[in-house]
Amino acid sequence: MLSIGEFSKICRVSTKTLRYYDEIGLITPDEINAENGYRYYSINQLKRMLFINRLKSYHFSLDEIKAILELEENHAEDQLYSTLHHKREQIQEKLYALEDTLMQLRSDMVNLQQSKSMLTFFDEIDVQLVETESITILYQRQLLNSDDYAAGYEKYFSSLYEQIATNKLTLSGTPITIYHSPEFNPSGNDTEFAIPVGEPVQGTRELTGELCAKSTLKGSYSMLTAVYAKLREWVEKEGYELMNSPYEVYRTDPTHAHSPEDLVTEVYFPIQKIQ
Amino acid sequence: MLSIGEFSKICRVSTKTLRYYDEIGLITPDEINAENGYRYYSINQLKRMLFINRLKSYHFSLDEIKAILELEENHAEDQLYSTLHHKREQIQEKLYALEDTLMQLRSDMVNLQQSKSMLTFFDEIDVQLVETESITILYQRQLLNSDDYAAGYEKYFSSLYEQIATNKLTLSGTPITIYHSPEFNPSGNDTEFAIPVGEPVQGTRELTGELCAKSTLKGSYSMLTAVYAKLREWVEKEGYELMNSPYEVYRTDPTHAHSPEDLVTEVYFPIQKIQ
DNA sequence: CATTGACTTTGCCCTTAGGGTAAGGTGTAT
DNA sequence: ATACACCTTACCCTAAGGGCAAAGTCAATG
Repeated sequence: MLSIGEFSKICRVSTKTLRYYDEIGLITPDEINAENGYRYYSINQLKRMLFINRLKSYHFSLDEIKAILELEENHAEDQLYSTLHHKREQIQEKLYALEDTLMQLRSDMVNLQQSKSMLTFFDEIDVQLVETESITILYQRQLLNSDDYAAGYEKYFSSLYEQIATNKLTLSGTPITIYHSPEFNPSGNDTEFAIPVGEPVQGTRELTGELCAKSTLKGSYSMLTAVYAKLREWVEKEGYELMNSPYEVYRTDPTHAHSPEDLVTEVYFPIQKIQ
Repeated sequence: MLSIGEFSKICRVSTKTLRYYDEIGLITPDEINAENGYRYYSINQLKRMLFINRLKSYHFSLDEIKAILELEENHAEDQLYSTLHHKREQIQEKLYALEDTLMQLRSDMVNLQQSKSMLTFFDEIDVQLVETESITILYQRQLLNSDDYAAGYEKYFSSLYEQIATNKLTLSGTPITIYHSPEFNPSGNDTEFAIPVGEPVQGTRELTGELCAKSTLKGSYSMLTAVYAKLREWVEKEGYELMNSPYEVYRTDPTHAHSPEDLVTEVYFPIQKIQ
């Protein structure tokens, strides 16, 4: 039997952590002295602790680890496998995101070296006044939170494409999302996914043509908020007001993994002069 | 002037977050109505908010962001640049770590598919009983916390190498670290960095030859804790006890960036039969 | 046997970056 | 005037422990 200090030393885990894990039931000492409450771990618990550490290194939360340990005990190998598979994809995504971040950081540093401001890109966003044409769109409107945006896009757009295929509609444009939420809310935004079609059938509506402020974004979506801000600023400065929900038109298909620099997105703000 | 809701909508930042940022002084509304406490943001604050969001995307903490914003106001461009540079290196490291994690995860999944346990590697660690020879080591003993291990290794070993060069000592082995801390402690461990040399001069000591349990680890250091655990287990099962601080001998130079699979590390536990 | 110092226990507060909810006060459009 | 959307502060919650304090306990030494 090993005292908590010895066990801590062997596993390279602090005693504080061991007490915490005991508290949440992740790994409880094989024996607890009833008189003084001293914790004693058996040498066999080493493996469990190592396993926990390994899972931690895979960025599982302690709750997840607890669940996995139960899977292990029940010899549910395939569930374990699929859990790992899922986590692997998450890590892969994190990795891509990090690479993207790194690219942007680099480009900001280049700007800075040329003694431009880091916010140069903001001033370089171009706003145009355009008059859009009415189009017919097949749509699906949904409340969705910011976490499943990426997943949501895929899901809803593919559902729409499916409808188009089964109903033999004519595709007449690239995907659009319309943001109806009046305020950004992390727990859920009222979002409409739409695809322009040729035929006004059930499930479609008119996206009416109107006066719009329009910006075109070339590159990663991380700049989108800047584009929105720019448009707002422009609208205010030019004496217009927003009349309708803003929307985005994806000129390049975001579901097909182009490299982010190739993405082209148009942002429209339906506006009107203030009297 | 924009109400908090409008500003929130434009920046895609929740009102909650805006109030929090106001509280910690990151971005305070240009105007606060004295009667009702309503916050009003000017359109010019948009840029600051965008900048904050950008820095957040670079994984700066809010405290760091606050400092950076002050740098910006003082036009300390070069300090800003070096801050970004530092963060870039951190992200780069994170990225490498994530890649390593991914590799390990993949290898665990392969094991699992061959219906081996994920802890197979633990059982496959080989322990040998060896009698070491006494050697003379040039050493430096330090308390250092787990975060600067990597940095510490480089620093202390290069300092030792420097001593060897200036004093014209004979190099007679590969680097060694000796772990004196009786317990793993996240805030600091008593670690000795050493390099075997030919001459017993000032700053050297004898690493006495003795009976040791020894394991050789081929591959990434993330397995080290498992090796330690294995050795402990072996020592206990075979009826030995640890007599002295364990140490690691780096057969391949860790400072030169080999790919992790090429690393070879020997771990020694000085032991003695229990009477 | 007594003492010392190392070890262990519990308990409480602190961390990041906000989210959730409640209770109550405002603003504006009908 | 009323309804409803919007705003305010206040309080509690998160994950994974770290830090510190007060008090009890163990093993080795004198």
